[in-house]
Amino acid sequence: MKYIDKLRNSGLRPTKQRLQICKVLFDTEKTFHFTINELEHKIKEKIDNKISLATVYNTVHAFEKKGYLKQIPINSNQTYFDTNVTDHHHFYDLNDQRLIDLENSDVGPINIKKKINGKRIKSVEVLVKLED
Amino acid sequence: MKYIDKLRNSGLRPTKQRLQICKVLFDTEKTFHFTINELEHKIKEKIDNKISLATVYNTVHAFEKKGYLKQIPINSNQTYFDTNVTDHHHFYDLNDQRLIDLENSDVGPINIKKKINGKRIKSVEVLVKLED
DNA sequence: ATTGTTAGTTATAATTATTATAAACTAATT
DNA sequence: AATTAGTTTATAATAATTATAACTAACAAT
Repeated sequence: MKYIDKLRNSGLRPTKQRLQICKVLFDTEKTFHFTINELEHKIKEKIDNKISLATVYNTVHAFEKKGYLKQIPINSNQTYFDTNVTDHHHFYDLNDQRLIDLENSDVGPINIKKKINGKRIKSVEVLVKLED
Repeated sequence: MKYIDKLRNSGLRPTKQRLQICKVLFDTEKTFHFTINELEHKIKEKIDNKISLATVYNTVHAFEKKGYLKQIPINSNQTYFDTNVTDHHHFYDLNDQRLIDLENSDVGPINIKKKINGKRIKSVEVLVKLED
């Protein structure tokens, strides 16, 4: 019942749908990237009942707000999310339209020298575009 | 007639619309960021005749393909472009939804240690998210 | 200059991801 | 058990982008 506690602790009611989506997102060996579309298909494969598309959107956004998911900054017609919420970066293969993780250690420290008054850095993300 | 040559040299016919869009995009002191929407308004202000929205899309994409514009990788409902096509990075102010240039010298060298077989690096872009 | 060909422009329709709405439902609280 | 506040759901609305097809302009060759 780890997801029940996880949700309760962040002020989200542990509904049947959210728990099922948790299983699809977080009961995996490896973290992964997805679009809402892809997640919907994965849910259909793994779950018997139907979950409304609106609920998938709502849940993904709720989880993102709570820090259980991260949006990946990339220009695509669809929004990409990542179940890996640790500080890391991405390759984006322009030919295959595929995202590949880049560990922090694969990039080395990034030192942002410029400061903006009254603002603090929330995240530093590197996108490395690849081509053949 | 610098834009006529520029377009001809890259295999694009120097049409009236493209030349006018060139003026709006490149006849400026500083480089800038824009969405198609914002560009449309800028064109309306500066140009007497009307340019169709489809043409604005077509032209921006043609210029991007030729390397005269760059897409900025960011998650937004609208696609952001940059007239600064040199290698550089961005702050994104989450509160004001504003993009700010980060010169390469403000970030320092980025060393990508991981290699992907058969692929070469086309670009390395850093997005620094800011909040209050 | 005129003509034929190709590329570009245009208005509009189609597409598609995402968000809004409002009713029905469910989990937590009294 | 009744109340409430939060969630889910189907569906409609929105909005950015792309496709279509008719028209027009640029260019090359005569």
